[in-house]
Amino acid sequence: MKNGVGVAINRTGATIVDIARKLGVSAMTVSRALRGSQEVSDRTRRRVLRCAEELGYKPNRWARSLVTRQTSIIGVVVPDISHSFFAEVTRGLEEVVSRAGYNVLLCDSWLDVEKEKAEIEMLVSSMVDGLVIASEQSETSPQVFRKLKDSKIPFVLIDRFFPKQSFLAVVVDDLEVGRLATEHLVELGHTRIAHIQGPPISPASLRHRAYLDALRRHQIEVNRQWVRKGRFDIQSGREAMFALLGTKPRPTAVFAGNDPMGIGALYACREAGLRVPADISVVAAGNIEGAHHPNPFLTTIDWPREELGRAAGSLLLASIQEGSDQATDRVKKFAPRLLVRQSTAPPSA
Amino acid sequence: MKNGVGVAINRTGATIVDIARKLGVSAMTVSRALRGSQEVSDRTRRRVLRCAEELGYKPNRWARSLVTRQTSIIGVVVPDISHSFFAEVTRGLEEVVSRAGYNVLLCDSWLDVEKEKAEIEMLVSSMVDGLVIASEQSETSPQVFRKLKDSKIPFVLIDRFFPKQSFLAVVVDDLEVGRLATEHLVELGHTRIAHIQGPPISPASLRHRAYLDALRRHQIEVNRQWVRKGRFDIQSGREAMFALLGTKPRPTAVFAGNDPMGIGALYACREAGLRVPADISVVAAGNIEGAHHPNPFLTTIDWPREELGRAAGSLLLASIQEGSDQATDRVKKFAPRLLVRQSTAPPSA
DNA sequence: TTCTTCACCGTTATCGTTAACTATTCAAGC
DNA sequence: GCTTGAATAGTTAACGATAACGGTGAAGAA
Repeated sequence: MKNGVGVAINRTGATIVDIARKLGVSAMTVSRALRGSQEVSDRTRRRVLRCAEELGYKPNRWARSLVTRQTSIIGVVVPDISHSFFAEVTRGLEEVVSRAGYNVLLCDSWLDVEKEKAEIEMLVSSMVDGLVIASEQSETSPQVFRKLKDSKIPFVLIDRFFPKQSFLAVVVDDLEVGRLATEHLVELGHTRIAHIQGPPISPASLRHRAYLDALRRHQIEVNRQWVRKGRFDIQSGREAMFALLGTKPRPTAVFAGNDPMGIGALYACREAGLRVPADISVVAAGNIEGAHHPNPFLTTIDWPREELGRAAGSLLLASIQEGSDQATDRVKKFAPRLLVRQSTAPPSA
Repeated sequence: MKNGVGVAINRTGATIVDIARKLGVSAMTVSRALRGSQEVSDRTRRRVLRCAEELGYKPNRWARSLVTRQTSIIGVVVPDISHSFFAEVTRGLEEVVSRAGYNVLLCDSWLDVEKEKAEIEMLVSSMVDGLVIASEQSETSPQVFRKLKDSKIPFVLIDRFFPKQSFLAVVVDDLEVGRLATEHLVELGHTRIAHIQGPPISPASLRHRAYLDALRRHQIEVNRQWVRKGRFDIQSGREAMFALLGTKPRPTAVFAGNDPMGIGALYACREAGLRVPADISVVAAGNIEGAHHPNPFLTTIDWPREELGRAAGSLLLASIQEGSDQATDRVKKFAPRLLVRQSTAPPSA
């Protein structure tokens, strides 16, 4: 009879029926009282609340989900949670949605497009109330997201922009990223400026476009030899840099599409016996942990990451409340800023 | 009538009853067929499977949970998912459990003990099938976990060790961390060896203990002035280092309890005009991203992080299958290794 | 023939909760 | 006294699935 009193952690706890029986009322009344409905008297509500407390009652969220068709769960799909960008975005997101009573079901797609697709379908069939997707899908497929839109589950994309599609999204202003980086080099006096481009996803493409735009705007020669492709990792940045060092004339400055490639570029320079920034300047983008103290400190472009996650959360919550079809066109764009450190300087001579 | 055919993504899809009606069988038969029970004829099973396919049927996992009392969800609680250690552990964990058909419900406690407790309770009352907890709880409370154990939900602790408690856990061998770091300095010839200790959680305590043990084993003076407390962040490492530099005689080498504090120590040395490693050696622990290229590259202790997560997943899955009470005493310990880089050298003169 | 057994499938109840409707009470208004 | 209508509470039927048990028919054993 002293069962359950004071037990906060309890798997198969009391149900509303238990409370109802003990109080001699119906389960419906208990349900109403617990949800704070106006249709129960204050006296009854107090009795129910007190009894629930005594029995250590915790509502069964799945039973509730079954009938309300809401789960209070937000599905999150990222290509790699161990990447600081996604980890920080996820953190900001979790902060916002958990405050609103939602939980995060996390899926790591391991950069695998098939796994990503399976995870999205799983989340949909799990009836999550909303989705946040940092997709690894490159140019292939707005169609996946169009299909998702048909399911009427609100979703927000992270850092992917599909022209002509009206998806909710939170993105970095990547044109501005490219502009800031390139113009920083231009302002230092460089005219032979190379670019290490990332894989075919929107951030990389936009940064590349802004690089070209900036050069043209300043009437600086665009040399196709000075654009090399990388895969957003250190190794490919190193390789691309070696390729650039083999061109002649060789560039005096490089804009690397992200920090790992920038670090790879620094490695290549060191191996080639070049001093940074005396012989060559390097600017990258991302401000990853560790870019504070490479040798030399990498000049880079920064943007708020947890803030992106928080914005994604807010956007999603708003979309959930408004009932799916409203606000269906909003893209929240975040401004990057330049962090001048030690890997850039005016050209020598 | 052509409703649903070929629609892969669909929130309110067909139910087993729909399939049953269409085929003129009972819902039970459909349920059995879909689960691959032996109690249906091959012919019926094929018809059901085919029809399910056509209707784009996806089982409602919450309805199933309600009756099976299993959710296929693993709850994960970390103090800070944006910290690379927890992010990588989570990744390894997700890999293992998702392969077994489980999903990860992620909670970030934001280093807040109260939030952490609330999250654990929420997860328990959500009837997750298992829990993985990287607790921020310091010396306060094995009791939280004892209570959790009463709930019969299997759980695994990450990198926290409670002496005399039999919890499942996956830990770094922190005594070995402390030993490797300290003996590395001893072997270089140092005798004036300081330690920047972390907050009162088991990794920090164990590293500290191993530091003391190693000194005694080598008959090296233990100077209480040379042990300072930090908070596992850069700033506190910097402050602790300044304090150490103020002692006399002053130490020729420092073992920082983790990498951020080690980086803080490097900053302090630079500000004090000391050269590392010429004037003073620094070894840390953690091998965080960015410790590859501080200036100078930080000598540190490394351990496998995703591997820890995978081990936690395996341990948890095993515990779930065995039915809670088995294997209730296992702690899986991972060996660290020394990464000698550029911040340590023999003492000068 | 009759009984047993097995393969297959259906019925009913249940998991814990809420939606939608139905009752009851009591006070106000005619 | 009768109607009206809040306020409060109860009843019934879902939500979508599975557990437990019951039934049926055919093959084989007695």
